[in-house]
Amino acid sequence: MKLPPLTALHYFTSAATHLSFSQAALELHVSEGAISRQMKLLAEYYGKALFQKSGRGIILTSKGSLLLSVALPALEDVAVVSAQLQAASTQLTINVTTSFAIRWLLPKLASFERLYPQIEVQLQASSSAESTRGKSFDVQINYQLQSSGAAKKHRRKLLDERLLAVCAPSYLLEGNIINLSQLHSKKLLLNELTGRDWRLWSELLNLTPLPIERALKFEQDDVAIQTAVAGLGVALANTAYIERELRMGSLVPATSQQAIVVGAHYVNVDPIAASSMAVQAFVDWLFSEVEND
Amino acid sequence: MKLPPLTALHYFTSAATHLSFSQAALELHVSEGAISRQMKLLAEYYGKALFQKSGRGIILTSKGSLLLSVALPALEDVAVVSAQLQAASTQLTINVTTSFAIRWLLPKLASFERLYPQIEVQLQASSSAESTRGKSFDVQINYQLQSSGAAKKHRRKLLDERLLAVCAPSYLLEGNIINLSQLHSKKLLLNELTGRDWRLWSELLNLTPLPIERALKFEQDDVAIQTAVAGLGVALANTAYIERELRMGSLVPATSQQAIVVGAHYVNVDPIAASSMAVQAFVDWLFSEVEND
DNA sequence: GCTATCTCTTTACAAAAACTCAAGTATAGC
DNA sequence: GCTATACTTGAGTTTTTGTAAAGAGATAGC
Repeated sequence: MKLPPLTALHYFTSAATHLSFSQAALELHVSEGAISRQMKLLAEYYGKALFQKSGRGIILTSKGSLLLSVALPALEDVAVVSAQLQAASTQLTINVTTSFAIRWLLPKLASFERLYPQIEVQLQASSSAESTRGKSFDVQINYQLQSSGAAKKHRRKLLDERLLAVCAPSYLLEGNIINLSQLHSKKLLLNELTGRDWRLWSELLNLTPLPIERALKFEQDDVAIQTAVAGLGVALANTAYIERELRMGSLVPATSQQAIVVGAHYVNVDPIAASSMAVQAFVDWLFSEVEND
Repeated sequence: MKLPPLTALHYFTSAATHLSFSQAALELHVSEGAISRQMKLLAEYYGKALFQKSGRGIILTSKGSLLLSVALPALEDVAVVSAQLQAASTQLTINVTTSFAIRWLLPKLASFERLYPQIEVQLQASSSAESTRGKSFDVQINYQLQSSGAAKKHRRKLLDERLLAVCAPSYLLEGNIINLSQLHSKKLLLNELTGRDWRLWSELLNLTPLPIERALKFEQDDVAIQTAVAGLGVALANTAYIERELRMGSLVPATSQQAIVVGAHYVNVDPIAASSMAVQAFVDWLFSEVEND
């Protein structure tokens, strides 16, 4: 299938329907010269004049009308489905870590669905990278330690991971916060089997190694947090995950140490999906939720 | 009318019908990478994947098939008229000087029409530039003094203007050719009212001015040549115009001076018409005729 | 299970196409 | 003749597109 220069053909349909290069230039947001050049290109491609000067303006030659009669409906058809394809962005696939889903996204997601009832959200919460292998998501939110580099087009920092040692008020002896050196004697609640967060946190504070092996270990932040609320020990939690508990007093800072930034959650948008309305709406909503916090 | 990137759409129809980027690359004579990039571009334009990997190959997504179902027929329609427009090159408009037409082109034109009976030649012979003002011709052959520059794409030298002083054999006294210094006493035949050629010629030879005012003046080369054949004087003719007469002996060199190049005939092809089959055939024929001389 | 192979993707760079501004040409109407 | 309108063209710049080569994912055959 041999096709003429298609951009030239597009310009041609505009110039031919207006019978004016300058009008076409206006419509297509390019200079008059651009139209003139493309029309010349097309005429040379065919070896025939498509337009003819008529006084001040132009008229179509017979070849020109023949071409227009086919090219215009053809391109209009394309424009119609194109518009459909661009508009039909009602599905949205999202991948996040389980903890982020439970403690942050799910509680807020109802507000998004209220705003955009027509968008069908498919959420996959996964703790490991394995379960997402081979699959592709419009939006993915993941956690990374180092805040590497500036925000890129398809990767933006959503919120910092600010770790704070917390416990139930009842866990504090006579309401006194725990001295950092006393932490060794407390029951630590691990939100990861490896105790990575506690280890990282204590290293950043230059504490002597904490008794990780004696801690209670959970697979998810949520369970560790619930256990802390129950007054069974000290958890190290992302402040963004325990906003409500802090506000309501069911959790309080266990020590005088303020929250430490150890990493961040990043939003990754699939470049293919980036121009979709649904994706843009969701990402905008995400960041507005962060701002409202 | 908002259209997607049309080249990408073209590549898409090929990739989608073959369900293979590499096949499409072969068909379109570009690299695989080019296809891949254009397909990515198109997917990002729509915000949706058009293809999906399926094992070793690819399959269309639902969006992809929708797009293909419209884009393919649309582009095929365009391809069909395009082919029609390119093929329909049966008309050919030519503009030449009257003398060139009478003495060179017309006698040979029959051979062209025998070769390409389907091509409809419209010849306009004009002596002045005024009659061609505002009109456009596929091919124009004109005369110019200085051979300025090399052959350009749309302007090629057809043949040199080689001026030779000739007369009928009977005009020579006792068969002796005329000495250049004796030309003053001969009857000169001017092929232009101004006598420009004789003047130019005598200047190039450093002759004392010739008695232009006593000469017989004609408007066209042809008449001057016919008059020379009739034995009424000495004409200065383009050798290409009097080939037959020289061969048959009805005209002979009047002096010992060989033909002098004073200019040339150039073929100008309208850039718009240059790609037309008819124009290409005609120009090729023109140059082959020159070579045969 | 390992390797060879097929196919799409990506990166860095090169080539080509398209665009713009501004000056140029042509026509129409006062 | 002068001015306003429109298309054209030249020169330079920007943008797009293409290429080559290395890479990554997946299958098929040994």
